Amino acid sequence: MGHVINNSQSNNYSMNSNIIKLLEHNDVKPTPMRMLVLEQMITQHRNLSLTEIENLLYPADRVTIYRTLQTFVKNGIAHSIDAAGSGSVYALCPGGCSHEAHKDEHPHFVCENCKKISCCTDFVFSFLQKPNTPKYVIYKIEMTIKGICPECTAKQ
Amino acid sequence: MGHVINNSQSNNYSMNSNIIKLLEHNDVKPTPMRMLVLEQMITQHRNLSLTEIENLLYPADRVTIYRTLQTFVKNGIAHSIDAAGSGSVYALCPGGCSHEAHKDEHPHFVCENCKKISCCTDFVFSFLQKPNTPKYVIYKIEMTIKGICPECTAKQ
DNA sequence: TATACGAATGCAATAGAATTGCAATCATTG
DNA sequence: CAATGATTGCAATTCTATTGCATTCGTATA
Repeated sequence: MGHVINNSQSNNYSMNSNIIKLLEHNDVKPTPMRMLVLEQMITQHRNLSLTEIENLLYPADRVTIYRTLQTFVKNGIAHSIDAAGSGSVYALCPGGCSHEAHKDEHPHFVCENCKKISCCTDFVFSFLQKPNTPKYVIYKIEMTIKGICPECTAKQ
Repeated sequence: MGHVINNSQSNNYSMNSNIIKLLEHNDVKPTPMRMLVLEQMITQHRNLSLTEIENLLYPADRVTIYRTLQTFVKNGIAHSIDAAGSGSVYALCPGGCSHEAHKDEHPHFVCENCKKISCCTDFVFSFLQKPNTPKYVIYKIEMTIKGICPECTAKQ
């Protein structure tokens, strides 16, 4: 998918340039709203919920952000993570995310204290046995670990 | 209230007797409402959502069922399954479920067609590596597989 | 037996996320 | 410039989860 994002020292020019490239690569027209949402997802370095993005972009309209995220998911720019009982967050698709079935099959850790949802690729799961009956059609797999994150543990 | 539904082959006497035992064994007073909810969970042979139980027990009060289920969870009779983005269902705890931390760490399959949530113990997961940093405090793990179940696949 | 108290229940209401409908605006093309 | 489709903003709805409160029920006790 070839998006190269420089979210540290980059100036606005190259940042916007990268954002536009990423959108156009995925057949999404780079409108101001979409660029703003994508910029937040890139610069915040973490999974964001609709409400978090809404707050970051206040007073932008919530429903517009909602539909923008739907567009991102549909076009393979982001995927949504349904953290069991803890709402949804959105994450940028990694480069290798295939356009049709972009998945994110590592567990996610939901901190019940700070509510943040982080990817924990270091918690390695594996299928001993992928479902072998052809009758189950699998769209998506969600793995959610709930507890207290290291940051919150440290503060207590 | 007081409609007692017997949809299994057992007679009411032994069924009720077992239900009362199960409740009392877990320090829950066997009230009519609690017996009805528990009876449904036993006889339906599947995970039930609050709404499903509400419909089965119509016109019983939804909030009462809600609080009954909370009591069951608190007292180790049932556990709740948060199926990522697909609502919650309740399942009876197996015998070995420890009272304090009754868990249900096998994947659950959510059919996006019929919406039913079933346990799939035959889809074997394993931790290659349980999180080895002591800083993560883990309360609960949810694994949700979304797709189309064999029944719905067969109908299409 | 009458009373008192806590548990359980039923109803009303709220909170919050997800979702839809629709009208106004914007961008592009003929 | 007009027409068309995409995008946006606002209002409103739906659905689940949750709380508050008054009433009822069950039981222990005066």
